[in-house]
Amino acid sequence: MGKVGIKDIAERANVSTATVSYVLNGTRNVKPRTRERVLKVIEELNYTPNDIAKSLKSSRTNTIGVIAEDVTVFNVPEIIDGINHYADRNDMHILLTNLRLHKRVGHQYADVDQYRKYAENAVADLLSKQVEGIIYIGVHPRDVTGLINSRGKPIVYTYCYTQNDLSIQYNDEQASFDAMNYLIGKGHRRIAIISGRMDSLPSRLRFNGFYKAVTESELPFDPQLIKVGDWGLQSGYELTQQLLALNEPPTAILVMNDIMAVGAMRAATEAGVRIPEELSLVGFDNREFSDYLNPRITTMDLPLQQMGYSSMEALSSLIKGEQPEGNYSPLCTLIERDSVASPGSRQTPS
Amino acid sequence: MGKVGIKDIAERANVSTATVSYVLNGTRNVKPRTRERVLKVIEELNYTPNDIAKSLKSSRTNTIGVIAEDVTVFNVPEIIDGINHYADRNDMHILLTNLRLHKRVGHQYADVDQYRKYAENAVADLLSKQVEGIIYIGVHPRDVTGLINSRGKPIVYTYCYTQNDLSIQYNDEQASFDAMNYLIGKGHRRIAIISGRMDSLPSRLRFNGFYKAVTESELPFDPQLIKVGDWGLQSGYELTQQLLALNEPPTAILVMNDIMAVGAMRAATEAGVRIPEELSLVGFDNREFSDYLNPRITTMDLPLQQMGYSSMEALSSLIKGEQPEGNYSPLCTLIERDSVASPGSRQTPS
DNA sequence: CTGTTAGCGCGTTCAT
DNA sequence: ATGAACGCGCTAACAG
Repeated sequence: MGKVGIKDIAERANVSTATVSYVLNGTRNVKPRTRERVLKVIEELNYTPNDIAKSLKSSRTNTIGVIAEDVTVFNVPEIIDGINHYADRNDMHILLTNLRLHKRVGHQYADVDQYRKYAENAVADLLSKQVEGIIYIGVHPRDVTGLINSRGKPIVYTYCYTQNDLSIQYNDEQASFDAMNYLIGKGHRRIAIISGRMDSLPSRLRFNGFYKAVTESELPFDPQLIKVGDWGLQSGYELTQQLLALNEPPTAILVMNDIMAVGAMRAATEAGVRIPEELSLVGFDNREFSDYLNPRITTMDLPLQQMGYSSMEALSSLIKGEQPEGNYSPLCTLIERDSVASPGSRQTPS
Repeated sequence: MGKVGIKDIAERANVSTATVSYVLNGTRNVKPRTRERVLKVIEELNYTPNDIAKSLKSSRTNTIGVIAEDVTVFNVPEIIDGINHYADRNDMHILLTNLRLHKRVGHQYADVDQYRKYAENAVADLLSKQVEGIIYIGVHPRDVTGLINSRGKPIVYTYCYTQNDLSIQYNDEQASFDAMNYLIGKGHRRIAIISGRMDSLPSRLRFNGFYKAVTESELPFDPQLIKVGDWGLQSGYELTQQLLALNEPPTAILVMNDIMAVGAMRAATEAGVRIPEELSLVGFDNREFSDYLNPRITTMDLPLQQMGYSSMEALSSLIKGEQPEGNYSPLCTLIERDSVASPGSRQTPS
């Protein structure tokens, strides 16, 4: 049972290979009788088409390359899932490359030169494999201009961006603006913010949203309510302690990720400040664990699936030579859980 | 700038395409002078090899197919990471297919017929693409015999198994045995267990480990200490309440996943039972959140990375026609954190 | 309209 | 170091 090919079929069915090809692809009319005969032989011989040979001639592979900086980072699987969803519907295939950035260079991803070589290799391999386009998934939104030269092949970035190419990134500013308005709608006016590191774009954009909400709703602007963390649990913990020690502490805190929110919860608990009765908390990222904490954290969910899907949509347009169009800045969604209440409220009547 | 091919190089360097090929692959000696000339032209023309054409002739693609039942399930990314690690070192490539099982059929994965069609399509596509082997990653360890016909291509299963093919699965029994001995070493003798659903193999294997430890250490065997949950938070919560209501409650509980352990913690907290002073808890899975809870959960870490890596090792052997050998039942590792103490201990001296 | 013949795509490799 | 056949399926040109 050596590989059965189109010519084996042809022979056994007493037709030419051309006819078999026409039957297989419906490229031309074939008399029903012959057609049936061919199909039967295909069945009998258990023929499996060889896309490699096909691709060589057609110079189409229906395959795109996905380069993920690190698949083990929480946001990546959902993005890949979105990519797969589109790929599935459009009969495309995914060649996955995992740069394993965290395992290789730790969190030093700010220094592009540390891993340029990995990225270049990945692209070279993918191009050799004749992918029709590339999607690059970052580990953290940042400018990766100059990291990759896709040699004219279409490329779309997501969860990061470049100055020259298309990138799909959720709307950070709107997200924190929405979160603030939710808090304001609950009656809060002294709202603190614990941001991530300020050298990160999401931090700045989310701060913009915060500031815009403060301004539009004419909240008292108090610099003491602005804290800059480093995304880590400990920083959320310490900064919350500082906020609680203020003469006039905030009634709510917008925390720029769920991990720091855990730290914030811990600080509050230790200080005997009850959440949400005495302090409300909104997190960011909708990490899985935020649903398991006590209280469950109200947080902004990132449209990861959609980012993957949109990336593929855009890439497909690019491959077809069309102008990509669509919503390339999908919105985050607030997940209401149990860490927010109106200020001064009591869940249990006294 | 149309695609530059081997013949463009040949022409520009005044050699035959054969020579270029020999230079490119080092398949044969080429006079250094010619060699240099060819290399220079390759550089100038920015030549990108075409692996498709190469594969057609060599009938080797250096590509394997990975079918994941659902990439968004917590264990999968690490497994894929392990696969990538091996692939990277051995210059292999990954064609990723995501069945998206949870999104398509929910948690009905027990009924294989629900998604046989998806799996079959995936395999057919992969075979057409001429992958040299397949790795199948399940969402939950179970028998998937008959789901897939790989038509003679090597296939390795992980995080699930079949009766006929090789599968890589961590050692469940040993894991719970180890966890028990850890607890016993801390001085516990009344140890309860909250298992997952009993129609799941891991549940049974882990129960075996529990039972073996009870027997070997001659612990009192009390059926009241055996509770069967359903992997969900709520069941961990309720079963722990039952355990705490016993006349003689356990001093420690082995919980078969971290999610139920969260429920257990919650029940203990509400009952005013302090962890770990009055009740010790060991979880399973080392989910990310188990490090963020308070107290942090001591839990068994699954060797996911290694499962991916070993799967690739085994598959590679199979592809080469060798007999695969190696450790195909890697061990779990206990992650000591803060949810276990000796019974009757006090962290704070009274 | 149906079926066949033969050349092609791109790189590899054997015989010269 | 080279010419040419080859891998496998597609498709233009041609024949009946």
